[in-house]
Amino acid sequence: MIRIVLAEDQRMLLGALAALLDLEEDMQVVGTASNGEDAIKLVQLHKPDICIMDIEMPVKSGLDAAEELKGLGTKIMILTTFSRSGYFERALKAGVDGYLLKDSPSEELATSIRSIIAGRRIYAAELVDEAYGEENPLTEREKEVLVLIADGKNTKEIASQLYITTGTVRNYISVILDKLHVTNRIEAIMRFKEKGWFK
Amino acid sequence: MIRIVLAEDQRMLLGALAALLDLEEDMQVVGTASNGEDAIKLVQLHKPDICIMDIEMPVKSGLDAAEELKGLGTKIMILTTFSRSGYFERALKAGVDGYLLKDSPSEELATSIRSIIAGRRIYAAELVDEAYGEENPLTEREKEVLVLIADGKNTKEIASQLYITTGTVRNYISVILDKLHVTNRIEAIMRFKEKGWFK
DNA sequence: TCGCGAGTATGACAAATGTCATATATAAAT
DNA sequence: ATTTATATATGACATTTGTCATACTCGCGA
Repeated sequence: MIRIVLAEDQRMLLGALAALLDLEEDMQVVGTASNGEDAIKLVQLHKPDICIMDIEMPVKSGLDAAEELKGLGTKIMILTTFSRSGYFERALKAGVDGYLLKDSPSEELATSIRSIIAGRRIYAAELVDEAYGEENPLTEREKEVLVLIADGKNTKEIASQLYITTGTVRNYISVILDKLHVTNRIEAIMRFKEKGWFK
Repeated sequence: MIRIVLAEDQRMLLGALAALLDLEEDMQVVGTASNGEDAIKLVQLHKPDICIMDIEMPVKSGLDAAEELKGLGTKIMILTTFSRSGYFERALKAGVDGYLLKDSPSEELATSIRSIIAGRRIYAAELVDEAYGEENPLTEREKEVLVLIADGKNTKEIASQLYITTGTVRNYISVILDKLHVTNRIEAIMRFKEKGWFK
């Protein structure tokens, strides 16, 4: 019997997935969580065979949780909407055993789980292709600036928050626009988001 | 027996919900679609008791589909992530019989379906409160401009696309910022999105 | 230790953005 | 018929944003 812990912040999906997996006679959902923090506790408590996690969850993200749970016997599988390569790379580094997209047909879930339990690693094909495709070209400081821009802050606010001059901030932005091949702040935010480079 | 058509573009959720509902002895999923167009066809074909739809789907949105399906005997229930009041208001106008959030626990789904079949209307409580809370204060023209801004376009591009001068575009933006109580384009986009006023 | 590249920082300058006063058209209210 | 309100449109002006040349530091390899 494959013992499973599920972590997913969208309650409807959480419940529906639990129902779906419980239908399989070789599987049993032993715990469900709706944030990364609770997921960690449940895994430590129940020592399931596998933990299936979303990425974007409150309190602690699925990737954070995956990194913390590395080393325990429990296999980790990420189940998320995002085909952002940034997330996928980080998941690989965290040593997750599977990465499936919520766009995949539901039948694939049980199949993938069995494969992972059998020792294989399952990654959504769409991701493997584009994976190490593009590195985030921004430096730490530049990222810091872009995050503040995306937060709606203007140059002056950013400058005072980072204790640098407005000239410097504007220069960083200029470099950011250049590196991302765009021409204004709004496009920079769009591009950075679509690449999955935020956070 | 309650006959159900499901429409949801996220395959995993679509399959899981079907499994969940098929577990109820008084319910039967007679068709599933992953876009609004197919959902309409399935409803016309099967004449189910109720059709449960997501909003953001390819080809045709759930709200578009709901508007087209008005009048047929089939009850319509929206099941979506978005608690945006804009969506909710449009759904009410389309005469949907239920509006549930994906954040709600999965048990509520079957319960809500039975209530709707019994003739009641079920709306997520969170929404009813904030519903007619705020009207979108922008005029058509202003919305048009803001959509282009959110698309990353600059003043000159917007001006030439709308056949007005850059001065006019900048004035619209100034009015938009004022109406939304923000001070730059990026904040305007954020605010408009969080209110669910796009589209 | 010299040079090279990368990251950080600045200010001068040019271009884009935001503000404001103003004008016209149109529809509703008096 | 006249006032009032609203949407649309424009240009002058001030501020903010984006570009570019430049400078300093640090670590790395020659």
